[in-house]
Amino acid sequence: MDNKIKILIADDHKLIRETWTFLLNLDERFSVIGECKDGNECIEKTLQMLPDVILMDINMPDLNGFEATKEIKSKMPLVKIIGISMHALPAYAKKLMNLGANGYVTKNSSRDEMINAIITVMNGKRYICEEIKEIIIEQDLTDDTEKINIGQLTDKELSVIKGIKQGLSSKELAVKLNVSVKTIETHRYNILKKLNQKNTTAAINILHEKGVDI
Amino acid sequence: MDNKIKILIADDHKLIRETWTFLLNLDERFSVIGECKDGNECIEKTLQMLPDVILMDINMPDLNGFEATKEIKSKMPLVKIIGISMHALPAYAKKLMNLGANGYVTKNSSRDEMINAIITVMNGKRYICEEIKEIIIEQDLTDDTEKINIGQLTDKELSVIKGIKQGLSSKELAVKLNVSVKTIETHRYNILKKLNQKNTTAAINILHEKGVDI
DNA sequence: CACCTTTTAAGTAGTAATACTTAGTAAAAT
DNA sequence: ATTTTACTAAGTATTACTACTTAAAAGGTG
Repeated sequence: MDNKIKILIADDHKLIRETWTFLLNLDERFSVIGECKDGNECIEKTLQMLPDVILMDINMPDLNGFEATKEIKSKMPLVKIIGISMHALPAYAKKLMNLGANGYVTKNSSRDEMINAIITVMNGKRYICEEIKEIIIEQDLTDDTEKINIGQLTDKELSVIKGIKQGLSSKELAVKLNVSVKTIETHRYNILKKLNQKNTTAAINILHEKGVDI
Repeated sequence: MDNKIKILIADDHKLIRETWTFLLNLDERFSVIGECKDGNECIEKTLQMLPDVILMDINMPDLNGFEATKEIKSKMPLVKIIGISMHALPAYAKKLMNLGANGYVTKNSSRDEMINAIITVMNGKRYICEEIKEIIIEQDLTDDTEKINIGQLTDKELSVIKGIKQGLSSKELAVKLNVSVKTIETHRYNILKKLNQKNTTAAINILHEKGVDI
C-alpha cells in the first residue's frame, strides 16, 4: 500500500467520481484514497489525507476548481493537481496551469490518458491532454481568423451571459451576483462589444454556433 | 354479529363480489351482509339492509356507481361509500368524492389496503388508495413543465422566434416578413404567453432544453 | 513602482422589448 | 351556420436593454 500513488478525486457528479475511482483502482500503481463533491470539501480532505495527486473537476458548486486549485497550491505546493473539465478550451487549461495546476485533461479522455497524466505529473512534468493540444495547434495554424473566442470573455462576463441565457434580467442578475444593475449593464455592453453583436440573443447564438458551451 | 362492520358489495362481476366477500369475511371485524350486481339493486338493498359501508364498483350496467352514489347519499348520507374501479384515474376519484363518496380504491389494491380503507372511512376520514395518490403526486410534480409545448406555436410565431434567435430586432423582422413592427410585437407577446416566459432569451433557451430545433 | 486587466458603478440618452387591450379579416373546424 | 384559430395591427404604458463616457479600487505582471 505504501508505494502506491495516493489519489483524491473531486467532482460534483457521483457517477463520475465512482467511475474514476473504479478505473484507477484497477491499476496496481494507484490507490484512490478519497472522493469529494466540491472545492471546499477538496481542500479539507487534501489537508487531512495528504494525497499525491488530486483529480480536480473545474465545474463544481460553491468553490470551483480554479479557486480550489489556487487555495490548495498556496498551502501545499507539492501536491500535484490535474484539472478535469468537459470543456475542451485551451483558455481554461492555460488559466488553471497559471494557478499552479500540473495538468489538464478533458472528460473525453481515456483511462490510459488519465494514467499517463498521473505518471507524468508525478515525474514532475506538466501534462496537457491530446484534445487540447490539437486545438492549440489548430488555432496556431489558423491563427487570427477566429475573432470570436471564449477567452475574450472574463469570468464575470461569462456568469452574466449564462444568466441572460437562462432568462434573467439585468435586475435579477444584479441581485444574484450581488452587484448593481449598472455593473450588469456594463458587463452586457462589454460582452456585445467583444463579440461584436447587437443584442445578447445574437451573442448567445454566436457562442453556440462556435461550439462554446455556456 | 352486532358489533361487526356491515358491508354491502356492489359489482357486476360475480367472481369479484365473491372474492371480496371471502377476503373480507376472513377478518373478524367485518361482515359482508349482501351483494348486488348493479346500481339499482344497490340502492334497494342499502335501504333494506342498512349497511355501514358500501363497496361500490363504478362500472356497472343500468345505473353506474356515480349515479348510485349520488342517489344513496341523498337518501342516507351517513352510510360510507368506497368507490372501486379498475381505472387508476384521479379524475374518477375526484368526481366520485364530489358526489359524496368517502373513499376510492382501484382493483389493483391489496386486501390490506381495502381493509385499511374501510377502517379509515368508518373513522370518519376519507381514503384514497396509494396508486391514485402516486399518480396525483406525479402529475403535480410534472405539472408546469408540461405547459410548455412546441405545438402551441404557430408557423408565424416559429418564424419570428427563429429570427429573434439570429439576433434580429422587431424592426428587422418586420421588414423581413413584410408586416408591421406592431404585428411582430404581438407575435412576441403571444410566444412569451404560450411558453410562459418573461423574455425571448428564456423562451429560446426553454425550446432548446426541450430539444426543439428552431 | 508603474502598467494592465478586471470588476465595480455612476451619468446620460436613445432604442427596443414587454404587457396588456381591442379589433378586423380570412380560413378552418365544429 | 356558428365558433374557433391565425394573422394582422393599432393604442398605451412601463420596463429593459443598448450605447456610450468616465472613473475608482483590486489584482497580478514586468
